[in-house]
Amino acid sequence: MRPLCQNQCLGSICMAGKNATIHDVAERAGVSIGTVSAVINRKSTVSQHTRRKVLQAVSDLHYRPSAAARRRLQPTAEKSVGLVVKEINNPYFADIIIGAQMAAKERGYNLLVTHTERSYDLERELVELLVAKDVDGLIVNPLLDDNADLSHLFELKRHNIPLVLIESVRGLQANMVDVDNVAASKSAVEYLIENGHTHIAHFTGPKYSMHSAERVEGVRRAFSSQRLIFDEDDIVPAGARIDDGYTAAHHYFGERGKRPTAVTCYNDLVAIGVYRALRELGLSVPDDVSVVGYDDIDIAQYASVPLTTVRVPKREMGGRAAELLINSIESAGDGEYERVFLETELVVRESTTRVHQEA
Amino acid sequence: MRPLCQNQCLGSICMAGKNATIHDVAERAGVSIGTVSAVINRKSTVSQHTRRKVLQAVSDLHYRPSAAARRRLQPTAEKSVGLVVKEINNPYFADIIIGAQMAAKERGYNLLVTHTERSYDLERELVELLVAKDVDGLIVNPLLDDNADLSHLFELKRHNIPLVLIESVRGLQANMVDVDNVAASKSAVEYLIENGHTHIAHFTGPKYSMHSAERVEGVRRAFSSQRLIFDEDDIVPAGARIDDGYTAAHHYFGERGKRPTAVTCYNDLVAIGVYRALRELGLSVPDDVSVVGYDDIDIAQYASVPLTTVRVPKREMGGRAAELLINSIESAGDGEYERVFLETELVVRESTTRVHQEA
DNA sequence: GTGAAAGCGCTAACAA
DNA sequence: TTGTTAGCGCTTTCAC
Repeated sequence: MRPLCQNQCLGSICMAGKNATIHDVAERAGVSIGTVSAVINRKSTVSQHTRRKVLQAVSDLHYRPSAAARRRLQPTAEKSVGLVVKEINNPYFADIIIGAQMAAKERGYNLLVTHTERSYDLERELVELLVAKDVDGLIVNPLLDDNADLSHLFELKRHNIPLVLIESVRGLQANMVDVDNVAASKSAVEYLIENGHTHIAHFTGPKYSMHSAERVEGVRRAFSSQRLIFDEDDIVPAGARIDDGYTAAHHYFGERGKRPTAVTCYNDLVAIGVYRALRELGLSVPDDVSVVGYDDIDIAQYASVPLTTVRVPKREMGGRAAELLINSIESAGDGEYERVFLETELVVRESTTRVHQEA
Repeated sequence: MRPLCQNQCLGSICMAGKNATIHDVAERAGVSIGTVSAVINRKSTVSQHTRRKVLQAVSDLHYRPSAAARRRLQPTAEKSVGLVVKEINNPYFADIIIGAQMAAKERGYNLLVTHTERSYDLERELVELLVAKDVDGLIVNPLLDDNADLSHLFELKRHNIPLVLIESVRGLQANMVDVDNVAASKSAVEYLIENGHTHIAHFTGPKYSMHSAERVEGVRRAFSSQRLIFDEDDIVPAGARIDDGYTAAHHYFGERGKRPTAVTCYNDLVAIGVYRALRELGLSVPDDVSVVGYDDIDIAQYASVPLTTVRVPKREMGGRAAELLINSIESAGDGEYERVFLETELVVRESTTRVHQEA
């Protein structure tokens, strides 16, 4: 009772919404579906003549076997986990990806990576895509949005799909791996204060980043615990990328003429951008301005002035996230949620110095 | 004729190889599979009591609906393409990914990224994984290996899965997007020669990279066309990363005491590594040594000495690859293979200078 | 409200 | 060598 051809093909362009199925091919080739299947799977039981007819039909119809359907019977189904990060062009995430990949591989899983590029809708869409692709679990680095609809994340629970968060989300109970950003940021600033700095600016990250909010909070706490006054103007919106730091620093040091003795940055990329702006303004690091980064990405130690920064164990974060996830997958995750906080470390290089006494 | 429970569950740990199916849940809850399906899909036709029983069984059995099976009927199947790159922690690839992602998105497709991290086996495995995940097409940045078994790539043809290559592979006919590396590398060296340099070294990329081989070839041609002698010792094996450049340069300039007036590098990362080694050896860029990179990644212009480099249109490459692929998907790809070569440009910044006449 | 049954695209026996 | 058929795990009518 099947129509002759489900698709309406016009020349080489297939007009149909539906793709050709094995039935269509069988029909066009005038053979049974079993035979088509045999050809597709390179069984040696098919005659040259029949094979040729089938291949012709396959090609005419642009037939593609549905991977979903064929996989079912092969219990060899590869294990995989999905990873959703915010930015792909950031060495910080590259390391997280590598850490996750290695740990997953170790356990026999492969990693599928997607990036949301700051779009909240995309985050939702990609999570759904990964679920549709039947990954065994998900690691998500969520966008921060106070009005956010978290339903795509809650949906995972309903489907019993294990989830590990990198960076926390308000209002969602889940496994998580992160560092204590407030504490790390606070101690970086305290280090500067101990070295005589009293006027310190902080270049913040993107609005959508929980980490950025936490790091700002750390700066605030460092000041208040040292009883120093703190000017809101010295919280400077920058972003996550090199040129964000560059632009923000030019504006801050140039147009607004501010002259703190030290600057802490959302991340190392921003710090590198700040470097260039300072160089262009004739200010030297660290003699005129001390600069502190965050993350300790590879290039931090390769900068003209090796960068003092907060080292985040990026690979370990990715690795732990993958392990947590896979444990959760394999134990069918009825345990409590785990929240893992990894250690950071202030790596002092040459971009910071004790403040000159002349003040 | 089904056994009572396909799985043997012990406490909370599921010992079975097979996962629970909708049948298992139905059985445990004492209802039909239709009812279970209704609960999973939040139909409002189920009584509180039944729903509760089902949910309990779902939870007991750690049941997860198979996405593959459920997707079949929903023709809303999201469109997606897979991307396989060699290294994820390289800004070059980050830009390619972003370009591909944007172009794909534009056409209604999402991108699934994987990285092979220099492993040939992994490349094969990931291609197979992506096919199993039913992506509509694949963009692959292949590892170079002369003994390589390309069957995983040929397999794609048999399954009518469109493929676009970034970087060519010997012996494989397929769509491709690339730049002319030989020409670009040649003209970079020629630029140096025009500026009086006669002793030039080249720091090569990884062995698995076709691009690296092509760039070396470009250097050779520049020399021979200028009738300059060329010492094989000045082809220095480095790699693709910052520390590869650093290590190689230390070895070359330090231990072996070579002193060319200019260096061209496989990529910008290597160049940045070379910068640091030169700095540590007390050599200045460009006064003692001119340095040329390749790719023009973001940090190139942010380096202490802004880097002269060959600009590769990375985003455009990713974008064109995605477009080619999607055209091929939607036209069911019976056209000829397309090979697209994009333009490069030598961007002269401050890391190169005319050679001092003192020689 | 719930169950039975058909069908999705495919593979793997097993007949013919 | 080829065709037929019984599933795979799920959703969706359509009776009961």
